[in-house]
Amino acid sequence: MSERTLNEIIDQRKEKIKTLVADGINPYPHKYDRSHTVTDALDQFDDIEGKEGIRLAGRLMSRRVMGKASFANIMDGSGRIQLYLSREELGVDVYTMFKHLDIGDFIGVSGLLMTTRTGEKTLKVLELTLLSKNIRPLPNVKEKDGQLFDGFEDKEQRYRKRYLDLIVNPDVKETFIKRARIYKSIRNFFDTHDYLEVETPILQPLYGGASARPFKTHHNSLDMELFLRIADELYLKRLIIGGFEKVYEFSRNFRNEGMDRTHNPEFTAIEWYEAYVDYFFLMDQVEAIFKHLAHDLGQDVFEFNGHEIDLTKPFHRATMAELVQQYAKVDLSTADAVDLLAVCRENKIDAATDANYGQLLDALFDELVEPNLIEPTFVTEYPKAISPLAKPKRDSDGTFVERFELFIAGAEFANAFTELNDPIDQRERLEAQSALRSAGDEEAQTLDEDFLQALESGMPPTGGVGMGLDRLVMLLTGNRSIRDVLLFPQMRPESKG
RNA sequence: GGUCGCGUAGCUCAGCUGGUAGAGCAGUUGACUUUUAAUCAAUUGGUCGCAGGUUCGAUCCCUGCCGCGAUCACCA
Repeated sequence: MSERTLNEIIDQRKEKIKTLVADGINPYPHKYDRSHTVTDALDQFDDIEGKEGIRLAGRLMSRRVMGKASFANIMDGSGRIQLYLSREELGVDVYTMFKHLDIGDFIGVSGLLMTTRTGEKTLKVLELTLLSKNIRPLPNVKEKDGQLFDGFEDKEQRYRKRYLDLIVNPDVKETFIKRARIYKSIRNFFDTHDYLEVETPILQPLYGGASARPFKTHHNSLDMELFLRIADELYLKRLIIGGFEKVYEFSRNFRNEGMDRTHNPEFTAIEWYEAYVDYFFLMDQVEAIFKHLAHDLGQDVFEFNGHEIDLTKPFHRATMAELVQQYAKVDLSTADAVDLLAVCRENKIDAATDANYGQLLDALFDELVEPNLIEPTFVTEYPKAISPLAKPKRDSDGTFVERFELFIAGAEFANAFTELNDPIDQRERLEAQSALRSAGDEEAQTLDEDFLQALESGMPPTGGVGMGLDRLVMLLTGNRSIRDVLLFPQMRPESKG
């Protein structure tokens, strides 16, 4: 649409390139030696003010031409600085070339730092080099005192052309810098606790470790179907079996499900496993990681989903049954599946007539409890029926397993269990899942014979946690959409109607 | 997938109860040696998301489609 107009501008700029080349100017030179980044130069201003030979480079972001003198701003990866250019200092040819530059061009500038009449630290330019000519106009954003005018705000365009979003919307850059700091902080936590960072297959012959529909692909040489992993759990357990006692992996997972504000087809989770520990240990550890993150980010309180969350306060703990009893107002000491189904119906909660006790309890929890869990809360003791990889609760009748999920602001942040290491029990449970699949439940887990054989070789008592990283970044950066914390979120292809 | 909303110049937006479009910035040309959303003057630029329908006439009303957003459903 309106390609013609845009093409006119592009054609004009291509003409400019021809003119430059005719004048002996290379519009795309190979390098430029900087003496400072913009921010370094500004930080060291007092020491280097007035010295010649300060060499900066960056993208031209604005320009104010006043006859024989001009001001401009360039931006590099560290920040922005104002330039002062005069015909007298630069000479007619270079000054004229400057006047014909476009916003979006990269330039190298050499000169000296000075302060303007209005007190702004500025580079007086003595030499100017074109570093890369822009031919496609950038979104036109004006900026004053950090405030943006006429911004680049179309969400669709921002996601599709993230590079433009990053150029003109500084807070977007901040989000992804923070994301990297969060990763670094988590790595640091595990590395200092003697965990081994590992990589396991993304292409898997069978998918497991979670309940979700997979993406399928095909390997030509082997002529076999492969799946993109939905989780790395079963491979990390194989490593525990193999003798690594503490492992973690940042796992890009792929789930062939719906997309919305909190779901992207590919997302990142971190999973970690440690031999000889149980879920009580893991709860303390997860809480420690959140406090470690808050410390590293230098922030205690985070605003998320309209709530203020203080991560330094102790996290709550309650069993799923206690919470359902409290919020659904049902006496679980006497209630059976029939009673729970009745409560579901009373609350207009969708539940299959043949759903079992565990599934019904989970349904009630999802609907009536989850949205109320604002303060960080560990929910413990999940029904075995919905936890095929978790170990039954010790000293109990086996209805519940040793599992917890962490909820903050009504959203789930971590899922962990004392891992099931009884190979006979595990086989039975996966066979039951397999039966559910045969009955049409596409999200029931697969029976991974190789994994079961691994378990039969013996896995020590083990605790494991999975934590969604994207959601964590949303919490810690105050973003309400997963697309705002993914550099390149999945989008539908653009088409012309 | 359901419901609601949105889609007009490169960007941000106007456009009345239907009469085939405007502004600011960006671009182009000119003026200007301390500006900073620079200013001043002139000027280029549009298949109004796409396709149908109603109408003498549609950016506007109707239907379908495409894309985005919100929400619900689904989703360890």
